[in-house]
Amino acid sequence: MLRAAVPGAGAPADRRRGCERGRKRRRPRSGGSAGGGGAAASAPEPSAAPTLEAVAALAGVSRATVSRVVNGSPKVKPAAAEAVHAAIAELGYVPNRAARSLASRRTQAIALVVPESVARVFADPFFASIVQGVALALAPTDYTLTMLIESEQDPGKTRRYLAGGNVDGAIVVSHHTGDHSFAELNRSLPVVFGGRPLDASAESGYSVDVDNVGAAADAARHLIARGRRHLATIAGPQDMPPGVDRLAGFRAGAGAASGAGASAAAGAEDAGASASAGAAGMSGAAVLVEYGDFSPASGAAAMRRLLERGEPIDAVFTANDQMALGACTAIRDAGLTVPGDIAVVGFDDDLSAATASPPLTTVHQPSVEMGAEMARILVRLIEGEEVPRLTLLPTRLVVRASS
Amino acid sequence: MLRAAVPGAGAPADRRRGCERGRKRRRPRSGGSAGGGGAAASAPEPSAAPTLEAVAALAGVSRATVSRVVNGSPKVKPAAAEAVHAAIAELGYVPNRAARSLASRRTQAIALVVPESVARVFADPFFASIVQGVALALAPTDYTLTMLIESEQDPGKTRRYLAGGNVDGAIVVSHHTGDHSFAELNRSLPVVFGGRPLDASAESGYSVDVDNVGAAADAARHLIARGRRHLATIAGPQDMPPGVDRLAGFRAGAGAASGAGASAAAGAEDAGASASAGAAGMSGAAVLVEYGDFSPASGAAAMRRLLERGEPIDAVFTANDQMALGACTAIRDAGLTVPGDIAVVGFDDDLSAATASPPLTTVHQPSVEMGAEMARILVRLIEGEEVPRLTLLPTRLVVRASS
DNA sequence: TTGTAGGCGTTATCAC
DNA sequence: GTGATAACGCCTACAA
Repeated sequence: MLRAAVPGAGAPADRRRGCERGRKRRRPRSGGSAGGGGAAASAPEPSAAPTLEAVAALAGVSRATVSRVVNGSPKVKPAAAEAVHAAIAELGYVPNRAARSLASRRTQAIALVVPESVARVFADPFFASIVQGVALALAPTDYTLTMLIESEQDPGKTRRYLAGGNVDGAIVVSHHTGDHSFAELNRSLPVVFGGRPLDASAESGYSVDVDNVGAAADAARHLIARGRRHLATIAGPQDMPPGVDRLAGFRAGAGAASGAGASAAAGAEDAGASASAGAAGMSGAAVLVEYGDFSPASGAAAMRRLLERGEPIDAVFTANDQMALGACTAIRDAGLTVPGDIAVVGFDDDLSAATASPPLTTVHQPSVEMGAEMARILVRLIEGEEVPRLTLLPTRLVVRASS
Repeated sequence: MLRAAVPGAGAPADRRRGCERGRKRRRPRSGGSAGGGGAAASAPEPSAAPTLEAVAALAGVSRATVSRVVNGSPKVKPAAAEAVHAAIAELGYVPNRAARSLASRRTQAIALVVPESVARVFADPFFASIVQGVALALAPTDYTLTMLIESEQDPGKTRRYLAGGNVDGAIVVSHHTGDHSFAELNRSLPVVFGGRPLDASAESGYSVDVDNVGAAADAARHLIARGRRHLATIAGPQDMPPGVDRLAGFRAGAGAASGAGASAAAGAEDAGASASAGAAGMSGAAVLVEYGDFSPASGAAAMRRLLERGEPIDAVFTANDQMALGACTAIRDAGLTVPGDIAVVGFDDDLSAATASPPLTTVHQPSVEMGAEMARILVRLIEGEEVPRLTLLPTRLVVRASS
């Protein structure tokens, strides 16, 4: 008479034969301490979480039915469902994820992969926002978020983990770069990348990005609308999509706006010819270009190079805010003012943009939204829906005092 | 003769009887599409990850042995281990986490819990660093990091998840507050909190924090060493441990330093009497106190109130950097200079501190290290080790131009 | 040291 | 609709 309410309700009394899989409970797992008494133990045996079977017993139905109710199957008589729900509530039952995964071959887990190099960069706000967005979007779903830092020691570890069927899909954030070394994964697992892949080879997976080109063009138009005529830009590395796109967009915006609009500032420099760092200006009205590596120091250096060219400059667009900050410093060091002599527009709208002095006009990236969108897309992908290969999110020019 | 290399090597030919658990493969899971041919299918059946059994077959040993090797059991003959490793490598075997958890009753997963309110605050750099630290510390271990955002809609969800045995332990980060609403969890799961609990009730769990008191005292001593004699402070909310501790520490530091050192700036105001926002200074040499809520705006407002008191002030310590920024603004608005007229020292060393103008002298918190330490402590807790209830990490005063 | 076998908690396939 | 029951892939006491 021990074990009240354990066997399935109306279960046929004896089903032994061969396997005899009835509850037999092994459980003397926590080995150690011989002898019967027990002053030695430490943990008070957390009264083991109730299982689906316990719920079934209490509700007077079979495990199968409980499972159906838990998974929202439509084919369950209301009365039964009712009883099951009651039992679940009474017992505080919560399904065991491991068992569920094992049986269903789906983990309900999504991995967020980030290269260690990015993780080390102290608190990259852009990355933090992405994580936030992903987490927030996943919160209301049944998916769980597993953060994976790709170790540099053992690069294969992450790959193995992902390929090992431990998650249903993955989101890969490679800083602002086009590092899609995980592209291969795409064959064994749904993967969504943050940022446009550098090699636009069609089948390189799914990605979410902002419209860098359009945004940079907006920046150019804004400067021109503000009366600036001598545009310059501090571009990012040309082996990263954002670096390439923002430069191209800025040039396009400068060309189009000036053409359709006022007078000066003609078309952009020839793109091909200026693909190296030291590119000299070709015509007076061209957009002057220098390159940086997204760091404040590189921004300052690039600005100094621009000023040394001796050509007139009354506005500079930088590929990110950090370089804009450096540029501002260089401008002031040269005895000029922002935005009096030179207007400055950055990109990212990171934390320092608003509090910089002067507060920076910049292109705001919806980073949280990007994370959320990546999550949504991945979920749809996992559930077999059709989704676009590339999703572009809109940016917004935030006008502050620097322009 | 089909199925080469599937049955265990020297396995007794026929073990059927009763259960007959030999590989029978169910697997016609992906229902649908009748008919034999197949132009309808989409996914190419990812060639299912190899199982432990496959490894066993290839290595010519039993599953048990493979398991032992995988789990690093010492009792395995080198030769066997060798064979197993080779097989693992050849097959690219990676253990199935779900199955492992189910069988071993350990998930090898750690949850990082963060209240939605914190997650919404846009990219809190402090929080981001914590996550980073946790992730980096966990990377080399076999633990997986599961990010849990506590939904405000359904607060029970997270709790249920945690109590449901889906993780081996949890790390709770409640911003800088003393919100330990998860304290109860402590009974069913190892939990480590970030930040000192407000109620110092002994048994409230494990936590990692910085020495706010000592750090604030350092700040006071620094100011005094710099020749400042009229100290003021903008404290944080007194219902948050950091708010309380930084105020107490600053007072202590000011008192001790001035006592042992030079002349002016006597002991601190009476702590009890000044626990409300408008606390008026009591004696000329006391530390002037105003309160803010950690936002820049509140810092500016508090600074204005301090200035309006009409008492001499040549230095102000704020409970965080954001308020320091606000204070600087207020100081300049009053026609005074930083640090010329008033030196300013913040707390946190957040991203904006270094780039502020003037760059802010502030107390650096090892936030990444805090995250890492929390992770390490939790792992030790999970593995049954003895660990201190409270771990205090050292801070460091970063002297920049504002003081 | 190694193999055997039963069970971990769910899901899913079939009959009823 | 509902209930048996065989996996899911791995771990581990126990036997050898």
